[in-house]
Parts: sequence; structure tokens; C-alpha cells
Amino acid sequence: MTIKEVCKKFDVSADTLRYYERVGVIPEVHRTAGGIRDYSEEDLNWVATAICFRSAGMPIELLIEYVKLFREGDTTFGARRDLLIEAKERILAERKKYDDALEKLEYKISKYDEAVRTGVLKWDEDSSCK
Amino acid sequence: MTIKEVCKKFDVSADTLRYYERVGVIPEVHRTAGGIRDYSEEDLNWVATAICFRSAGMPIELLIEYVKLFREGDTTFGARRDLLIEAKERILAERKKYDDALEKLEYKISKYDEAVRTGVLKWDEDSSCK
DNA sequence: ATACACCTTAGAGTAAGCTCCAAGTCAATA
DNA sequence: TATTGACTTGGAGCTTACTCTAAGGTGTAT
Repeated sequence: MTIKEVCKKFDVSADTLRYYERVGVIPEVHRTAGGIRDYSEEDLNWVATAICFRSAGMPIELLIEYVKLFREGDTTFGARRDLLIEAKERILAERKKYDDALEKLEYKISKYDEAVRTGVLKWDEDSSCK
Repeated sequence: MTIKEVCKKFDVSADTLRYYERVGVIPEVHRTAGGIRDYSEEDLNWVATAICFRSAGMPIELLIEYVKLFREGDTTFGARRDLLIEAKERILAERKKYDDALEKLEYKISKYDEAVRTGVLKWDEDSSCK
């Protein structure tokens, strides 16, 4: 699969794909004899994983560390598991913040709905809102 | 409340608080006669809201727009509501990505748990993992 | 009144994560 | 075989959101 097809498949730029490979967010991609990238099924799995984790806010550095451990072979299963567990904790903590914001938004939206209907915006006494 | 106390209360730097005010993420903060910031209850509410929304990934620009509408007065209730609804949609979409990543992580962690126990890492046929 | 810690501003600097560019190579088509 | 379009690399540049610095003002304790 060419880089262009991969871009389309994952809706990501070719520059990003090359960047990920260059800095080690994914391992080296298979090439044609002429040196042109030809993504294998496994390469695509790495890309999918990288994009998934990045879009959940995982820092590049963590992904690079994971790939580094992967390259070191079967002695790093434990380290890789630990790293994934840490990633999970981080994402759970981030998601909590999203939930807090959503709660606040729900409250504010309900008050503004009222304001649009009645012409008066009124917050509850303790609401810590504006 | 001094800027230092606000920093402590919200675990954020004074530079960040001044930056938020400067660019309009929060409205202008009350000052002492000497020109030193003295956060009122309402100022604190704005700070809390800004930090909450920022930590849910809302861009600065959106918060600035919200404050701008707030300053324009009661004619912008509808626009403010719409902006908040848009913010909610965004955050829901982002949270979906977090959930996808968490699902992927759960799967991988379970496989690595197995690998640590058995010494063999084995993915399901279709798993799009590594 | 003189330290002293803490505050002020404007503006420069930084980090992460891309994104773009120049100069050149590859490969499919006319 | 010549053109065309997509690919390659290394490195510079950009964007967002802070973060730091310099030069100076405030305010409270001695």
C-alpha cells in the first residue's frame, strides 16, 4: 500500500506518516526496491495504533518508548505491559476531565436555553458559573 | 484574592492566569488601587470555567469567543448557547476517541498479561494490533 | 525609611507536534 | 525516451499554549 493510500485510509497527511516513522512512533515501513514506502498489513496495524493512541492524547514520547521496547524483543513483555497500563491510567484521568467539562456544559446549556426562552439568564446561588 | 492564592487554589501558574486575562480567555480581573489583581468571587468562577474547559481540550479561541459574546450583553444568549453546544459536541467526539483507545489498550494489556505469564505473545487473527 | 517579597507589563523564548520546502529520484504513461 | 506526477530526504518553519525575562512598581514589616 502506497503512502497516499494510507493517508486516505487513516485521514492523515503523508508528512505525518513520514514523521512518525522518522522519530520512531512506528517501526520502519517496508520499501520497494526503489526505496518507496510500501505499507504491509503489519505496518498498517502500527499506523492504526499510533493514530488511535495519539488521538487519545498520548505523547509521542510514550509511543516511541513502546516501539523501542518492541524492537528489543521478547524480554520486554513486562515493560511493554507496564507502559500500556500507565497509558491507560493517563487516558482515564484525562477522560475524567472531559466528563467534568461535559457536566459543566450541560448545566450552562440548560441555563442558556432558559435564558433564550425567558430573556433572563439566572445562575443558581452556588453554581460557580457564568 | 491575590494571584498567588488563585494559583494555589487551581494549581496553575501566575503566568497562565495573566495570559488568560491578557488574551481574553477570562474577562478583566478586579484590581486594587495600586493596580494589583484582586480576584473576586466572579473572577474565580471565570478562572474555574476556563481551566475546566481548557483541560477538556477546548481551544483558547473558543473561550475567547465566549467571553466576547458575554461582554456584548444580553443579546448574545442564543449565540452563547450555540457555542456551548458546539463545545459539547467537540468534547463528546474527543471522548469517543479516548474510549476507542481505552478499548484497544484493554485488549493489548490482556495479551501482554498472557505473554508475561506464558512467555508467548499471541494476537488474535484480525486484531489489528502489535 | 528601607528592606523585602510580591506584584506589574511588554515582549521574547520554548515545547510538542506537526507541516512545508527544496532538490532530487522513481515509475507509469504517451 | 520524455514528460508527468508521486515519491524521497533533511531541514526549516509554523501553531498553540504557555513560560520566562527584564525593568520596574506595590505594600507590609521592621
